[in-house]
Amino acid sequence: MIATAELDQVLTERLRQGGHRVTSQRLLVHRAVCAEQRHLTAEQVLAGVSEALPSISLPTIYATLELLEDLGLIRRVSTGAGALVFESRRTPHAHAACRHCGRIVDVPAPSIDPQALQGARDAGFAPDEAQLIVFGLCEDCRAAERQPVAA
Amino acid sequence: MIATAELDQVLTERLRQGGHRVTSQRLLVHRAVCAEQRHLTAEQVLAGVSEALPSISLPTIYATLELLEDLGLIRRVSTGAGALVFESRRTPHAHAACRHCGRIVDVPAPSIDPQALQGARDAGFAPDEAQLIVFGLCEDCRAAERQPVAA
DNA sequence: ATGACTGCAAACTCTTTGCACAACA
DNA sequence: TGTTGTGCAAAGAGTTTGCAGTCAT
Repeated sequence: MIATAELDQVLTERLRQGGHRVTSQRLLVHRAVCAEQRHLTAEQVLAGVSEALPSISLPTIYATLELLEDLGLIRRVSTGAGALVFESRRTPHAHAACRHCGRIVDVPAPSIDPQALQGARDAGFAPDEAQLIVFGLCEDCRAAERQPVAA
Repeated sequence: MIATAELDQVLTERLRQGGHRVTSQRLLVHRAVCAEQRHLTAEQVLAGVSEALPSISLPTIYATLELLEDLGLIRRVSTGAGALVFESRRTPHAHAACRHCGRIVDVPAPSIDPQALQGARDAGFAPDEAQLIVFGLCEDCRAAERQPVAA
């Protein structure tokens, strides 16, 4: 866990570097995403930040998350089902996503496959990040499938 | 490229195994996705199939794509921007996605990282597939950024 | 014959956009 | 003071749902 003051300082620096303004909305959204170990949807970020800043709006959340992503501070993950989720850019890791309930968990992963990165370069891309998602059924959903309609 | 007759036969077999009915919509959607080397959105599949079956509808396309995915015949890819895309389940490969224009290209990739798979199992998941997406700017978008507003 | 599948229309969720006010620099 | 950023409302894209008629089995 990183101290709030430190988070704010990092963000302030990056914002100024890019010619962006430092606002309480940006500080709070950044804190909210980085404080959580989980992945948060935009709605969840809104809920978290609303406690401290009740007037904040969802479009601002989205705009801020996009900015933080551009600054390289957070990462966006899409499993293809349900809403996008956002997380702080910690150590590289993969995700496991449940096909049935959509649950997402972190999974330790060594690093990005160098062959895939090179392949992207060969295709003319300038890769700046990669995401690996493992799909399957989580424990709970497998149990539920074995005993359908427990009632 | 696989012959249409062979595609139809494989699908027919799988449908019967699962107690599903064999319909022309299903055969045509399957052919459309497998015939293309590209990734297709639901709209693009609709456009392709509409030539042969003008009455087919988008909800049927979605339902059919979901069924084909459940049968393990096709795969769904989500980059988090724009529509979902679908592709036939060919040899394992990764994708490169352009952050700016959303273009997706195939990238050869050896296999799924075994450590990530094991990590998913450790988390209680029963993994059945994985997808690796490399994000970055494609060649065209990099060129466009270097010469903004060519006019 | 009968139950699954389809097509239509509409609803729904998530995300983005346009514009007037507020607030950082 | 001059923009950039925010909040509101509304629109937009993509996907899903409900239902009546159709078709595979």
